[in-house]
Amino acid sequence: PQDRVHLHGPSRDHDSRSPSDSISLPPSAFAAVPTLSVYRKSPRPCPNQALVDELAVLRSWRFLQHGTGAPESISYATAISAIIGAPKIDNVEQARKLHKVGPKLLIKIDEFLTTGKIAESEETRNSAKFKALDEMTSVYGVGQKTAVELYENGIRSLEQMRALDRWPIGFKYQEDMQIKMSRADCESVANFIRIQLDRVEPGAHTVLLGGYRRGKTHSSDIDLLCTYPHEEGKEKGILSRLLYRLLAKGLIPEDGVLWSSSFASHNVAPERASTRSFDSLDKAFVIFRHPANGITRKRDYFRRVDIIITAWSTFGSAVVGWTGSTQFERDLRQVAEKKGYKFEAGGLFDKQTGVRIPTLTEKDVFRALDIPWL
DNA sequence: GGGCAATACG
DNA sequence: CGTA
DNA sequence: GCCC
Repeated sequence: PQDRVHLHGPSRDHDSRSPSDSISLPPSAFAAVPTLSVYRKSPRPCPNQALVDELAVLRSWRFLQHGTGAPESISYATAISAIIGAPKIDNVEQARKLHKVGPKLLIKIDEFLTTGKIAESEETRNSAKFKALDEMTSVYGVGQKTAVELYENGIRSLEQMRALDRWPIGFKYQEDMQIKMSRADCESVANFIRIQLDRVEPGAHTVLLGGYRRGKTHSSDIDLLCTYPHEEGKEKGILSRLLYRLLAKGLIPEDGVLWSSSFASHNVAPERASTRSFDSLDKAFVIFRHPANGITRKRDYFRRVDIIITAWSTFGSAVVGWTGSTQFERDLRQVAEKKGYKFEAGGLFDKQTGVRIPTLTEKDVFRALDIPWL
Protein backbone atom coordinates (compact mmCIF):
# COMPACT_ATOMS: atom_id res chain seq x y z
CA PRO A 1 0.00 0.00 0.00
CA GLN A 2 2.86 2.35 0.56
CA ASP A 3 3.58 2.57 -3.11
CA ARG A 4 0.25 4.18 -3.60
CA VAL A 5 0.37 7.58 -5.15
CA HIS A 6 -2.49 9.83 -4.22
CA LEU A 7 -4.50 12.09 -6.41
CA HIS A 8 -7.94 13.53 -6.35
CA GLY A 9 -10.20 13.05 -9.32
CA PRO A 10 -10.67 9.84 -11.23
CA SER A 11 -8.07 11.13 -13.65
CA ARG A 12 -5.68 11.85 -10.84
CA ASP A 13 -2.81 9.69 -11.93
CA HIS A 14 -2.29 10.74 -15.47
CA ASP A 15 0.83 12.25 -16.80
CA SER A 16 0.47 15.97 -16.32
CA ARG A 17 3.91 17.01 -17.42
CA SER A 18 4.12 19.84 -19.85
CA PRO A 19 6.82 21.41 -22.00
CA SER A 20 7.25 24.16 -19.40
CA ASP A 21 8.73 21.58 -17.06
CA SER A 22 12.00 21.83 -18.92
CA ILE A 23 12.42 25.40 -17.70
CA SER A 24 14.22 25.79 -14.40
CA LEU A 25 11.89 27.30 -11.83
CA PRO A 26 12.88 29.71 -9.06
CA PRO A 27 13.11 28.24 -5.54
CA SER A 28 9.98 30.20 -4.63
CA ALA A 29 7.97 27.85 -6.84
CA PHE A 30 9.09 25.00 -4.60
CA ALA A 31 8.24 26.84 -1.41
CA ALA A 32 4.75 27.13 -2.87
CA VAL A 33 4.31 23.36 -3.05
CA PRO A 34 1.66 22.60 -0.42
CA THR A 35 2.79 20.83 2.74
CA LEU A 36 0.04 18.23 2.64
CA SER A 37 -0.64 15.84 -0.19
CA VAL A 38 -4.38 16.62 -0.18
CA TYR A 39 -3.59 20.09 -1.52
CA ARG A 40 -1.43 19.06 -4.44
CA LYS A 41 -1.56 16.86 -7.51
CA SER A 42 0.52 13.75 -7.62
CA PRO A 43 1.18 12.91 -11.25
CA ARG A 44 2.68 9.61 -12.21
CA PRO A 45 5.21 9.46 -13.60
CA CYS A 46 6.19 12.68 -11.85
CA PRO A 47 8.76 15.22 -13.07
CA ASN A 48 11.27 13.79 -10.59
CA GLN A 49 10.49 10.14 -11.22
CA ALA A 50 14.09 8.91 -11.41
CA LEU A 51 14.93 10.59 -8.10
CA VAL A 52 11.79 9.21 -6.52
CA ASP A 53 12.68 5.71 -7.70
CA GLU A 54 16.07 5.97 -6.01
CA LEU A 55 14.66 7.35 -2.75
CA ALA A 56 11.89 4.75 -2.75
CA VAL A 57 14.49 2.04 -2.23
CA LEU A 58 15.65 3.76 0.94
CA ARG A 59 12.05 4.14 2.03
CA SER A 60 11.46 0.41 1.55
CA TRP A 61 14.62 -0.33 3.48
CA ARG A 62 13.35 1.71 6.39
CA PHE A 63 9.96 0.02 6.20
CA LEU A 64 11.69 -3.35 6.42
CA GLN A 65 13.93 -2.34 9.28
CA HIS A 66 11.53 -0.33 11.46
CA GLY A 67 8.02 -0.91 10.12
CA THR A 68 5.87 1.45 8.08
CA GLY A 69 4.68 3.37 11.13
CA ALA A 70 8.12 4.20 12.50
CA PRO A 71 9.24 7.84 12.42
CA GLU A 72 12.24 6.92 10.27
CA SER A 73 9.83 5.46 7.75
CA ILE A 74 7.21 8.19 7.88
CA SER A 75 9.79 10.91 7.36
CA TYR A 76 10.92 9.28 4.16
CA ALA A 77 7.38 8.66 2.99
CA THR A 78 6.36 12.29 3.52
CA ALA A 79 9.53 13.62 1.90
CA ILE A 80 9.09 11.44 -1.17
CA SER A 81 5.45 12.44 -1.35
CA ALA A 82 6.49 16.11 -1.36
CA ILE A 83 8.97 15.46 -4.15
CA ILE A 84 6.29 13.68 -6.17
CA GLY A 85 4.14 16.79 -5.90
CA ALA A 86 6.96 19.15 -6.85
CA PRO A 87 8.06 20.53 -10.22
CA LYS A 88 11.25 19.24 -11.82
CA ILE A 89 14.18 19.71 -9.45
CA ASP A 90 17.46 20.67 -11.08
CA ASN A 91 19.35 22.25 -8.24
CA VAL A 92 19.55 21.78 -4.49
CA GLU A 93 18.31 25.27 -3.71
CA GLN A 94 14.97 24.32 -5.19
CA ALA A 95 14.76 21.13 -3.15
CA ARG A 96 15.74 23.00 -0.01
CA LYS A 97 12.50 24.95 -0.22
CA LEU A 98 10.32 21.85 -0.11
CA HIS A 99 8.47 21.22 3.13
CA LYS A 100 9.39 17.90 4.76
CA VAL A 101 12.68 17.74 2.88
CA GLY A 102 15.50 18.41 5.35
CA PRO A 103 19.31 18.27 5.53
CA LYS A 104 19.60 14.48 5.27
CA LEU A 105 17.41 14.24 2.22
CA LEU A 106 19.15 17.20 0.62
CA ILE A 107 22.46 15.34 0.74
CA LYS A 108 20.89 12.46 -1.16
CA ILE A 109 19.19 14.76 -3.64
CA ASP A 110 22.44 16.61 -4.23
CA GLU A 111 24.19 13.34 -4.94
CA PHE A 112 21.47 12.38 -7.37
CA LEU A 113 21.63 15.70 -9.18
CA THR A 114 25.40 15.43 -9.67
CA THR A 115 25.80 11.70 -10.35
CA GLY A 116 22.37 10.65 -11.57
CA LYS A 117 22.07 8.07 -8.82
CA ILE A 118 22.32 7.47 -5.08
CA ALA A 119 25.06 5.09 -3.96
CA GLU A 120 23.22 4.01 -0.83
CA SER A 121 20.19 3.09 -2.88
CA GLU A 122 22.26 0.92 -5.15
CA GLU A 123 23.97 -0.77 -2.21
CA THR A 124 20.64 -1.33 -0.53
CA ARG A 125 19.09 -2.84 -3.64
CA ASN A 126 21.96 -5.33 -3.85
CA SER A 127 22.18 -6.11 -0.15
CA ALA A 128 21.37 -9.69 0.78
CA LYS A 129 19.44 -8.62 3.85
CA PHE A 130 17.27 -6.19 1.91
CA LYS A 131 16.45 -8.81 -0.66
CA ALA A 132 15.72 -11.43 1.99
CA LEU A 133 13.42 -9.21 4.07
CA ASP A 134 11.69 -7.92 0.97
CA GLU A 135 10.99 -11.45 -0.23
CA MET A 136 9.88 -12.71 3.17
CA THR A 137 7.37 -9.92 3.71
CA SER A 138 5.78 -10.76 0.37
CA VAL A 139 4.13 -13.73 2.05
CA TYR A 140 0.60 -13.01 3.25
CA GLY A 141 0.65 -12.84 7.05
CA VAL A 142 4.31 -11.93 7.34
CA GLY A 143 5.12 -8.35 8.26
CA GLN A 144 8.27 -6.48 9.16
CA LYS A 145 8.59 -7.82 12.71
CA THR A 146 8.21 -11.42 11.67
CA ALA A 147 10.60 -11.05 8.77
CA VAL A 148 13.30 -9.50 10.96
CA GLU A 149 12.81 -12.24 13.54
CA LEU A 150 13.10 -14.92 10.88
CA TYR A 151 16.22 -13.28 9.50
CA GLU A 152 17.79 -13.22 12.96
CA ASN A 153 17.10 -16.93 13.17
CA GLY A 154 18.97 -17.53 9.96
CA ILE A 155 16.00 -17.79 7.64
CA ARG A 156 16.82 -16.21 4.29
CA SER A 157 14.53 -17.62 1.65
CA LEU A 158 10.97 -18.55 0.84
CA GLU A 159 12.00 -22.20 0.71
CA GLN A 160 13.25 -22.09 4.28
CA MET A 161 10.06 -20.32 5.32
CA ARG A 162 7.84 -22.82 3.60
CA ALA A 163 9.54 -25.61 5.52
CA LEU A 164 8.45 -23.98 8.76
CA ASP A 165 4.84 -24.63 7.75
CA ARG A 166 3.57 -21.56 9.54
CA TRP A 167 1.79 -19.78 6.70
CA PRO A 168 -0.20 -22.44 4.83
CA ILE A 169 -2.52 -19.98 3.09
CA GLY A 170 0.25 -17.52 2.38
CA PHE A 171 2.24 -20.15 0.53
CA LYS A 172 -0.68 -21.85 -1.14
CA TYR A 173 -1.43 -18.75 -3.22
CA GLN A 174 1.98 -17.08 -2.99
CA GLU A 175 2.92 -17.58 -6.62
CA ASP A 176 -0.19 -16.00 -8.14
CA MET A 177 -0.26 -13.19 -5.65
CA GLN A 178 3.17 -12.10 -6.84
CA ILE A 179 1.80 -11.53 -10.32
CA LYS A 180 0.32 -8.10 -10.74
CA MET A 181 -2.96 -7.47 -12.50
CA SER A 182 -3.43 -5.21 -15.48
CA ARG A 183 -6.30 -2.76 -15.39
CA ALA A 184 -8.21 -5.06 -17.72
CA ASP A 185 -7.67 -7.90 -15.24
CA CYS A 186 -9.04 -5.76 -12.43
CA GLU A 187 -12.10 -4.88 -14.46
CA SER A 188 -12.67 -8.48 -15.42
CA VAL A 189 -12.51 -9.67 -11.82
CA ALA A 190 -14.88 -6.89 -10.78
CA ASN A 191 -17.33 -7.90 -13.49
CA PHE A 192 -17.30 -11.54 -12.41
CA ILE A 193 -18.24 -10.40 -8.93
CA ARG A 194 -20.85 -7.96 -10.21
CA ILE A 195 -22.64 -10.74 -12.04
CA GLN A 196 -22.98 -12.73 -8.85
CA LEU A 197 -23.87 -9.66 -6.83
CA ASP A 198 -26.71 -8.95 -9.21
CA ARG A 199 -28.10 -12.38 -8.42
CA VAL A 200 -28.14 -11.84 -4.66
CA GLU A 201 -29.03 -8.15 -4.67
CA PRO A 202 -30.28 -6.68 -7.94
CA GLY A 203 -29.71 -2.93 -8.02
CA ALA A 204 -26.59 -3.01 -5.88
CA HIS A 205 -23.78 -0.85 -7.20
CA THR A 206 -20.02 -1.39 -7.10
CA VAL A 207 -16.93 0.67 -7.86
CA LEU A 208 -13.28 -0.27 -8.15
CA LEU A 209 -11.14 1.73 -5.75
CA GLY A 210 -7.59 1.47 -4.39
CA GLY A 211 -4.64 1.68 -6.72
CA TYR A 212 -6.82 0.96 -9.72
CA ARG A 213 -8.82 4.13 -9.18
CA ARG A 214 -5.65 6.11 -8.64
CA GLY A 215 -4.65 5.13 -12.13
CA LYS A 216 -2.02 2.49 -11.45
CA THR A 217 -1.35 0.41 -14.52
CA HIS A 218 -0.82 -2.73 -12.42
CA SER A 219 -2.31 -3.77 -9.09
CA SER A 220 -1.50 -6.48 -6.57
CA ASP A 221 -5.03 -6.50 -5.18
CA ILE A 222 -8.52 -5.27 -5.89
CA ASP A 223 -10.67 -3.04 -3.72
CA LEU A 224 -14.32 -3.31 -4.60
CA LEU A 225 -16.80 -1.05 -2.83
CA CYS A 226 -20.47 -2.01 -2.84
CA THR A 227 -23.55 -0.01 -1.90
CA TYR A 228 -27.26 0.11 -2.57
CA PRO A 229 -27.98 3.50 -4.19
CA HIS A 230 -30.63 5.77 -2.65
CA GLU A 231 -31.95 3.14 -0.23
CA GLU A 232 -30.40 3.41 3.19
CA GLY A 233 -30.19 0.09 4.95
CA LYS A 234 -30.73 -2.07 1.91
CA GLU A 235 -27.00 -2.83 1.86
CA LYS A 236 -27.36 -4.85 5.05
CA GLY A 237 -26.75 -8.52 4.61
CA ILE A 238 -25.34 -8.16 1.13
CA LEU A 239 -21.87 -9.31 2.09
CA SER A 240 -22.71 -12.70 3.54
CA ARG A 241 -25.10 -13.47 0.69
CA LEU A 242 -22.47 -12.51 -1.84
CA LEU A 243 -19.76 -14.53 -0.14
CA TYR A 244 -21.95 -17.62 0.07
CA ARG A 245 -22.73 -17.33 -3.60
CA LEU A 246 -19.11 -16.82 -4.63
CA LEU A 247 -18.11 -19.81 -2.52
CA ALA A 248 -20.90 -21.92 -3.98
CA LYS A 249 -19.83 -20.98 -7.50
CA GLY A 250 -16.24 -21.86 -6.71
CA LEU A 251 -15.15 -18.32 -7.42
CA ILE A 252 -13.74 -18.24 -3.91
CA PRO A 253 -11.94 -21.42 -2.82
CA GLU A 254 -13.04 -23.06 0.43
CA ASP A 255 -10.12 -21.58 2.31
CA GLY A 256 -10.33 -18.32 0.39
CA VAL A 257 -12.14 -16.12 2.91
CA LEU A 258 -9.12 -14.71 4.72
CA TRP A 259 -11.16 -12.41 6.87
CA SER A 260 -14.75 -11.29 6.98
CA SER A 261 -16.69 -9.11 9.38
CA SER A 262 -19.90 -10.60 8.05
CA PHE A 263 -19.04 -14.26 8.42
CA ALA A 264 -17.43 -13.67 11.77
CA SER A 265 -20.68 -12.33 13.21
CA HIS A 266 -22.19 -15.77 12.65
CA ASN A 267 -20.38 -17.42 15.54
CA VAL A 268 -19.94 -14.26 17.52
CA ALA A 269 -21.74 -13.52 20.77
CA PRO A 270 -24.61 -11.07 20.22
CA GLU A 271 -23.31 -8.54 22.74
CA ARG A 272 -19.94 -8.61 21.04
CA ALA A 273 -21.55 -8.09 17.67
CA SER A 274 -23.46 -5.05 18.85
CA THR A 275 -20.29 -3.68 20.41
CA ARG A 276 -19.00 -3.25 16.91
CA SER A 277 -18.84 0.42 16.05
CA PHE A 278 -22.00 0.99 14.05
CA ASP A 279 -19.99 2.97 11.54
CA SER A 280 -17.41 0.36 10.72
CA LEU A 281 -17.91 -1.02 7.26
CA ASP A 282 -18.72 -4.62 6.48
CA LYS A 283 -15.81 -6.09 4.62
CA ALA A 284 -14.24 -9.31 3.45
CA PHE A 285 -10.70 -10.04 2.34
CA VAL A 286 -10.76 -12.99 0.02
CA ILE A 287 -8.88 -15.05 -2.51
CA PHE A 288 -10.77 -14.87 -5.78
CA ARG A 289 -10.39 -17.51 -8.47
CA HIS A 290 -10.28 -15.65 -11.76
CA PRO A 291 -11.36 -18.22 -14.36
CA ALA A 292 -9.26 -18.83 -17.46
CA ASN A 293 -10.66 -17.49 -20.71
CA GLY A 294 -8.34 -19.32 -23.07
CA ILE A 295 -7.03 -16.09 -24.52
CA THR A 296 -5.45 -13.66 -22.07
CA ARG A 297 -5.66 -16.22 -19.25
CA LYS A 298 -4.52 -19.73 -20.12
CA ARG A 299 -5.34 -20.86 -16.60
CA ASP A 300 -7.21 -19.75 -13.52
CA TYR A 301 -5.48 -17.11 -11.41
CA PHE A 302 -5.96 -16.55 -7.71
CA ARG A 303 -6.32 -12.90 -6.81
CA ARG A 304 -6.55 -10.90 -3.62
CA VAL A 305 -9.85 -9.05 -3.50
CA ASP A 306 -11.23 -6.80 -0.78
CA ILE A 307 -15.00 -6.44 -0.81
CA ILE A 308 -16.36 -3.54 1.22
CA ILE A 309 -20.00 -2.71 1.88
CA THR A 310 -21.19 0.80 2.69
CA ALA A 311 -24.53 2.46 3.37
CA TRP A 312 -25.55 4.93 0.69
CA SER A 313 -25.35 7.89 3.11
CA THR A 314 -21.63 7.35 3.63
CA PHE A 315 -20.70 6.21 0.16
CA GLY A 316 -18.51 9.30 -0.34
CA SER A 317 -16.47 8.64 2.78
CA ALA A 318 -16.01 5.02 1.82
CA VAL A 319 -14.80 6.04 -1.64
CA VAL A 320 -12.29 8.49 -0.17
CA GLY A 321 -11.19 6.09 2.54
CA TRP A 322 -10.63 3.16 0.21
CA THR A 323 -9.00 5.03 -2.66
CA GLY A 324 -5.86 6.05 -0.77
CA SER A 325 -2.98 6.53 -1.02
CA THR A 326 -1.60 5.86 2.45
CA GLN A 327 -0.07 9.33 2.48
CA PHE A 328 -3.27 10.89 1.24
CA GLU A 329 -5.25 9.23 4.05
CA ARG A 330 -2.77 10.40 6.66
CA ASP A 331 -2.87 13.96 5.43
CA LEU A 332 -6.63 13.92 5.08
CA ARG A 333 -7.03 12.86 8.71
CA GLN A 334 -4.69 15.62 9.78
CA VAL A 335 -6.81 18.18 7.98
CA ALA A 336 -10.02 16.75 9.42
CA GLU A 337 -8.60 16.77 12.93
CA LYS A 338 -7.43 20.37 12.64
CA LYS A 339 -10.85 21.49 11.44
CA GLY A 340 -12.74 19.76 14.22
CA TYR A 341 -13.73 16.62 12.38
CA LYS A 342 -12.81 13.00 12.50
CA PHE A 343 -12.55 11.17 9.22
CA GLU A 344 -12.81 7.43 8.69
CA ALA A 345 -13.85 5.31 5.74
CA GLY A 346 -17.11 4.79 7.64
CA GLY A 347 -17.96 8.46 7.76
CA LEU A 348 -17.06 12.04 8.56
CA PHE A 349 -17.85 13.09 12.13
CA ASP A 350 -18.03 16.28 14.11
CA LYS A 351 -15.38 15.82 16.78
CA GLN A 352 -17.37 17.57 19.51
CA THR A 353 -20.83 16.17 19.05
CA GLY A 354 -19.88 12.92 17.34
CA VAL A 355 -22.59 13.65 14.80
CA ARG A 356 -21.99 12.20 11.37
CA ILE A 357 -21.99 14.53 8.41
CA PRO A 358 -23.72 12.99 5.38
CA THR A 359 -21.18 12.26 2.65
CA LEU A 360 -23.02 10.76 -0.27
CA THR A 361 -20.29 11.69 -2.68
CA GLU A 362 -16.54 12.06 -2.54
CA LYS A 363 -16.96 15.76 -3.18
CA ASP A 364 -19.09 16.07 -0.02
CA VAL A 365 -16.04 15.04 2.00
CA PHE A 366 -13.76 17.47 0.22
CA ARG A 367 -16.32 20.24 0.52
CA ALA A 368 -16.82 19.74 4.26
CA LEU A 369 -13.08 19.82 4.86
CA ASP A 370 -12.57 22.68 2.41
CA ILE A 371 -10.13 20.70 0.33
CA PRO A 372 -9.92 21.72 -3.33
CA TRP A 373 -10.86 19.26 -6.05
CA LEU A 374 -7.76 19.00 -8.19
C1' DG B 1 11.16 16.95 23.42
C1' DG B 2 6.79 15.50 21.44
C1' DG B 3 4.44 14.19 17.38
C1' DC B 4 4.10 11.90 13.18
C1' DA B 5 -3.36 8.79 10.87
C1' DA B 6 -6.15 5.56 12.26
C1' DT B 7 -8.77 1.50 14.03
C1' DA B 8 -11.25 -3.13 14.04
C1' DC B 9 -10.39 -7.66 14.63
C1' DG B 10 -8.51 -12.54 14.26
C1' DC C 1 1.35 -8.66 15.31
C1' DG C 2 -0.64 -8.38 10.70
C1' DT C 3 -4.05 -6.65 7.43
C1' DA C 4 -6.94 -3.33 5.41
C1' DG D 1 13.93 12.39 9.44
C1' DC D 2 11.57 16.64 9.89
C1' DC D 3 8.78 20.17 12.15
C1' DC D 4 7.02 22.96 15.88
